[in-house]
Amino acid sequence: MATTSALPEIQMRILDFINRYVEERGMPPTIREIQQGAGLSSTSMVSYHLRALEKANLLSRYERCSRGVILQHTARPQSADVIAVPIVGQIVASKPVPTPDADALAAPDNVIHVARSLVGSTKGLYALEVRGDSMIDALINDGDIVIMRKVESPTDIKNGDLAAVFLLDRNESTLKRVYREADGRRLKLKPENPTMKPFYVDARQAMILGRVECVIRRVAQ
Amino acid sequence: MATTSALPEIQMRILDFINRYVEERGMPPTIREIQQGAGLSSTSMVSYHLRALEKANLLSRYERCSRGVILQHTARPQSADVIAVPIVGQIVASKPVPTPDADALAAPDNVIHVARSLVGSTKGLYALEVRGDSMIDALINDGDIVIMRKVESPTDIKNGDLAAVFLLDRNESTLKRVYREADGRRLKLKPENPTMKPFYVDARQAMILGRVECVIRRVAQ
DNA sequence: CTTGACGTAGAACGGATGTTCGGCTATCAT
DNA sequence: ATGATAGCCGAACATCCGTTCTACGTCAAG
Repeated sequence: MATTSALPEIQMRILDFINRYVEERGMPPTIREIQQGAGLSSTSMVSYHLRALEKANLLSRYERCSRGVILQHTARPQSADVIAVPIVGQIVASKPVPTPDADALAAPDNVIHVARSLVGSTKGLYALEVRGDSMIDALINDGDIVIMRKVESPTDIKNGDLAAVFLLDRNESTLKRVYREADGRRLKLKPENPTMKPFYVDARQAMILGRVECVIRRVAQ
Repeated sequence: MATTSALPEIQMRILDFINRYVEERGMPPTIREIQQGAGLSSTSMVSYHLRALEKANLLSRYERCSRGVILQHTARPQSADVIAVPIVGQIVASKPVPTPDADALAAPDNVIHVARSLVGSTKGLYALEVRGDSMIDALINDGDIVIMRKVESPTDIKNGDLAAVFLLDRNESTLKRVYREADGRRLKLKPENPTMKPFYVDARQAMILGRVECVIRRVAQ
């Protein structure tokens, strides 16, 4: 039967590694690269399993040929794509963090491209440019790009998420890790900088405006 | 000029041969196969023209890598704008920043995908994962991914570049902006955190190990 | 003519690479 | 027990391969 004999886990790994390698580098790997990448202990093991995989018709080989391992199926459903995230505004401490409205998303005159693998779903994604040094305590620099995901309801934010928070009483925006206290009346806001102490705010005085998914800093050159 | 200079006929043949070869065999040819297939008289000729083609941005090469000739338009058929950067190690303060050797690049079991628009050329790119809080003063957190570019010679680093520096006298690694003093004997190292003062080191006591191109922080979710 | 840039040849070097072989362990039917 | 089979490991080997170096030739600019 064709399908019954389960492929040994190690051979799965080999197949998977070759797949990834070809995808990423545009050419097949060498025996030794397979050895390392798939966690084999010696090249003879690779030879051994490659023979088995060839017999199982899962790949073909050019004998005595470097990088002569060709996968039988070139199919590669995983879409490693680029997402264009609109930069809808800037974060400054003194104003609420902008959230994207229809207009902003409709006319993204400025976008940042990120690999889909970095952010997963595109749903509700937008980006903000940080202005000023006010986010230093979140280890975010002037000029950094923060990739955010829209928060529809407060429950979208889980304990420990890094979120953009506007503090009504102080009239300032900040990026902090958010933890709900047990009584639900206070929020603990924890700076990213581990040398700084967390502090507490009244939950009604804090507006959570979005979750931070990713920070990207392009170093000036 | 970009478009005007006509490609020498021989380089056309090389390109054409590589195209056909990849099409038919599913992997790039070796230098010697190109030599025969495109009718070159020696391997050094192939080397020579390949260099020219690479400069013309018509193909890219993995150096010292068998069959390491990748046509630019074949390289990533679906995701031409995503680059897979191998994560070759970790930065810790107490050790020199790793630089990619052949082995590390050969086994990219761990990569980070970035949009090409973020980093420009792929040449010499590699990534490191930051371990520990030692890079806090460069506004880089535990777990951040730093995308680096290999430094072949110290002159690759220009004043103001953010670089990975290993301080021999203190036996520690750090990320700082590097400025050469006029007399060439000292380096000014400037932390990213604007609240911190720059300091000076003997140029001979500082090994520059790579330039930081980009910092990526995936916020835990 | 000289010079320098460009293209060409041939050969050699050092490292990478696929292959093979002897030996090892464990499982299992004989 | 015994042998067979499958899986595994390490080392060695002959070859392959990318690179580099020297030398030669051509041709246009100075």
